[in-house]
Amino acid sequence: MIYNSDCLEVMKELADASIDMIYLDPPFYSQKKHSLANSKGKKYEFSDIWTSLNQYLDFMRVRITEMKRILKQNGSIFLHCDTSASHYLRILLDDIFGQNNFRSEIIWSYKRWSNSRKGLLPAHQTIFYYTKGKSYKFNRILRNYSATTNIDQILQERERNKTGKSVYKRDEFGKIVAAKEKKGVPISDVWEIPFLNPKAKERTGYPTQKPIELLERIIKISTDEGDCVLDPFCGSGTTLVSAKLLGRKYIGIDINKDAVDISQKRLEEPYKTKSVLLQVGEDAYKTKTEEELSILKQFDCEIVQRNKGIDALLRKHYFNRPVAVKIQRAHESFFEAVNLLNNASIKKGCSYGILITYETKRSDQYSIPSNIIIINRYSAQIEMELKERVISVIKQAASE
Amino acid sequence: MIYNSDCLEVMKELADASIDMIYLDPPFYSQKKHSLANSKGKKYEFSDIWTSLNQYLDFMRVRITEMKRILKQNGSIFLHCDTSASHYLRILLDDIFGQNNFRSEIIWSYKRWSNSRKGLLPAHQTIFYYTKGKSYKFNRILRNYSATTNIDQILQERERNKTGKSVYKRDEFGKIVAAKEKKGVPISDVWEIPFLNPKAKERTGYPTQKPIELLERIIKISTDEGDCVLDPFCGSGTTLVSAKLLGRKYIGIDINKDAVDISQKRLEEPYKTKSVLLQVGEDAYKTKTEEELSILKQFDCEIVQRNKGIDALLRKHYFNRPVAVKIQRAHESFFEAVNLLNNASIKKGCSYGILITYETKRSDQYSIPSNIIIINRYSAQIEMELKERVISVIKQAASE
DNA sequence: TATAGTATTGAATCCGAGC
DNA sequence: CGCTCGGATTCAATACTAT
Repeated sequence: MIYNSDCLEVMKELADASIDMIYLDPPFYSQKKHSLANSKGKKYEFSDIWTSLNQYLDFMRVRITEMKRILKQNGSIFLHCDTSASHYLRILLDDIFGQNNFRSEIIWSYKRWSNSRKGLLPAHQTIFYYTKGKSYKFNRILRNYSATTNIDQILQERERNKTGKSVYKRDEFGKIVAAKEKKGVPISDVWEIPFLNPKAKERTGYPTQKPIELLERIIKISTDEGDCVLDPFCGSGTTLVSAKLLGRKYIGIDINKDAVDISQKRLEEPYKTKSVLLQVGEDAYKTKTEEELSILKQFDCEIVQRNKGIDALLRKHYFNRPVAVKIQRAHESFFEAVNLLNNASIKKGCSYGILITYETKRSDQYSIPSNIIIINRYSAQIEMELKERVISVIKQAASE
Repeated sequence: MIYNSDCLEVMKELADASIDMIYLDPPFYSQKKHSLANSKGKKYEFSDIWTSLNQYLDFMRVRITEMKRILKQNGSIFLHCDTSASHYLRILLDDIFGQNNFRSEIIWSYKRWSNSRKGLLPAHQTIFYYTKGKSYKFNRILRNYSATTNIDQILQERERNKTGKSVYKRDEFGKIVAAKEKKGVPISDVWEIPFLNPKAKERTGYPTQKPIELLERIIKISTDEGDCVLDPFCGSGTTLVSAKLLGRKYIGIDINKDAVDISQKRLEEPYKTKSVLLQVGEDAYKTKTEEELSILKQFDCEIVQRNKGIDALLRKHYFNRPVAVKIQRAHESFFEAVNLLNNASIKKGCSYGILITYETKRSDQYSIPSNIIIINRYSAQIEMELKERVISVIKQAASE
C-alpha cells in the first residue's frame, strides 16, 4: 500500500503496535535542493530547505514519536541520515526511544566517482538502529570470509613455532594460512555496498535513491516473512520493492506525487540490478596474483585491470605519454609477452612499455622493439649473479 | 615534549595560534546508563537533557575551547569518539568551531573477532575533523583507481558534445586526445585500518592504543614537516611516535604518570619500541615495512626480524651456506648498507650477501667486497633505462 | 556463448563569469 | 563582496560491442 500524503496523517490512522519495522530516509537538513532529470527529460525535485534547525527537529520529533506508537513491542526502527544533522537526530532518537534501545550505528560505505574537493571524499552514510524495547527481533546474517580477499591479520590461523612462540601459521610455501570459519561470521555495523551507479538499470531517476541491497539487509535482520514494513518517506520506493522481493508486507508514504507514481510502477515489476560487483565481489575484477601485485607495488603506478597487454601505467609520463608495465605470466612465452605489451602500448598511445620477465638470458634481443624495455625479476637477476660466482669459483679451483 | 598534568593547565601556558594540529582521544563518557530526562515539549536546548552528562561535557567544553585558542588559523582538530557520546561531542564541536568548519566524519573501520552477541558487531569508530577556519591546510593522500575502472578512462580525455553527452575527446583529425598525468584517487572518509590485535593490546596494557597507521594518516593530511602536533590526552603516545616518525614537532599531555612514562620511552627510540619496550607487536609498525615486505615476498626466502644487516635469508644455500638479503633503507647511505650487510653476513656465516639498493649509478663499485651482490630496485632500473632513451632521443633530435 | 575490451552516465565539486 | 549559474572535471560501475 502506498499513500500520497504527509506521513504524519497516515500514521495517525494506523493502530498501535501494528508495524514490525520502520525504515526512514527523511529529508536531510542539508539546505539543498535535490533535483534530477531522468533520460526522458522528466525532472524530479524536492527541497531540504528549512527555516531553522529547530523547525526541522520539531517536524521530525512529532513523526518519530508517532512511529514509536505504531511499532510492535519487538519492532525496530532504522533512521538513515547524512552527516549534516545526524547528531541532532540521534539525540532525538535517544530521547524518544531511550538510550538503552540504541542498537547500532550502521555505516553504509561505498566507493564513488571522485571530485576536486579539498578534503576527504565523503563515502559513507549513517543509519541509526533502535528498537522499541529490550526484547527485539534480530536475524543474523552470516558472511564467509573469502579465501582470496585480503586476509586480515585477525583471520589468520595461528600456531606455536619451535620456540613455543605463537605465530601466524604459514604453509610450506611461506604463505599465510587463513583461519577456518565454518558457519561464517556475523556481519558488522560497517556495510560496504556499491552506490547506485549512474548506469544502473535499477535507477529510477528519483534523487537519493538507495540500492536494493542495502534495504534487503535491513529487512532481513529485523523482520521475518509476512511481517509488515513501513517507509514513511518512501521516495522512489526501494524499501517497498525490497520488502516485496523478500515476501514482507509493506506500507509506503510520500508527500510527493512523483515519488508515489514511481514507487507504484516499480512495484508492478520489481527489478533488482544484477550487479556483477555485488554478485562476485570486487575480487572478480582483480586478476593479478599477490606476487604480481607485490611487484607492481614497487612502482609509482596505476594498476590496470582487464587488459592482457598492460598491468599498470607509470604515473609519470615520458614524452607526454604514459608508460605501460607488464609482468610476464607463467603461461606466456617471452615473445608472446613482448607482443602483447607492444600491441597494447601502441594502441593506447604509450611511449614505452616495460616488461618484467622471468628469465635472464636473451640472446635474441635484437628482435625486441625499441620502445620495449626488458627488466628481469630480482630472483632471476640474483640467480644469474650467483651462478656466475659459482662458475668462477669452480674455474679458479680447477685452475689451481 | 611530554607533560604529566591536566591538559587544561598546560594549554593555558601555550601561546595563541601556535599549534598546527590537535588530535584527541579523550576519556569517553562510558557510564552506561545516563538516565536522560524526557524533555517533552522542551525546545532543543540540549543542556537541560544533559543533567547527567553535564559534568563531562563541561569538562570537555573548557578544554576544547582552549584548544581552539592555541590552534593556528589554518589548523585542524581531530576528535576521536566512540559511539556512546559522539553525538554530544559533535554538538560541542559545532558550537565551538562552528558548523561551517566541520570537514569530515572519518570512519575508522576494522575487522574483529565475532562474539555471540545478538545484533551487529561494532566494527568502527568515529573521528570528527574540524578546522579553525575556512582556509586550512590539507594534503591529499592518493590511492589507486578502483579495480572496476577501465584503462581508457585513465588514458583518455573527456568532453561534453553539443547535446551535452559526455564523450571521449578527439582532436580535429578524429584522433583520441590523451589525458594528462594522473596522480591517483584521493582517499575517502572511510578508513579501513586493522585494529591492534588482542595480543598486542594485552601486552601494552594500554587498551585505547591506536594503530600508528591511523595517526600517520591524520598527521599527513593536516600537517607538513616541521609543524607542531598536540595530543592533550596522549595515552601511550602513538600520536607522538607517529609525529616523530614523520618529522613533526609534538607536544603530549597526559594526567596519568604511567602513560607519560611509556610515551617517553617509546619516543626515545620509536623503531626499537616494537621489539623491546612495549612489545606492541609488529602489526603496529606494519606500514613501515610493507614496501620492504613486498620486495622480500618475491624471493624464496625466510624473513629475518630484528637484524640491522639482514632482512632475509634465501632458502637455497650456496656452498653449503645461506645467502643474506638486505634492503637499503631510506636513511642509510649506500656504504652504510654495504657494511651492515657485509658484517652481518660474515658474522652469520653467509656465503654471499645481496643488497637491494635505491640508486643505480655506482662508479666506485671496486670497493665493494666480492661476496656482496648489488641489485638495483626495479624503479631505479627503469628510471635509468628511461633516462637513457630520453637522452638518446634528445641527442638524435639535436643532430638533425 | 563467454569474455575481453569500450563507451557511457551523472553526482559532487571547483572555478570563473555575471550581477 | 556575496550570490547564483553554467562549464569543466572527476571516476565507479554499469551497458554495450567486438572477438
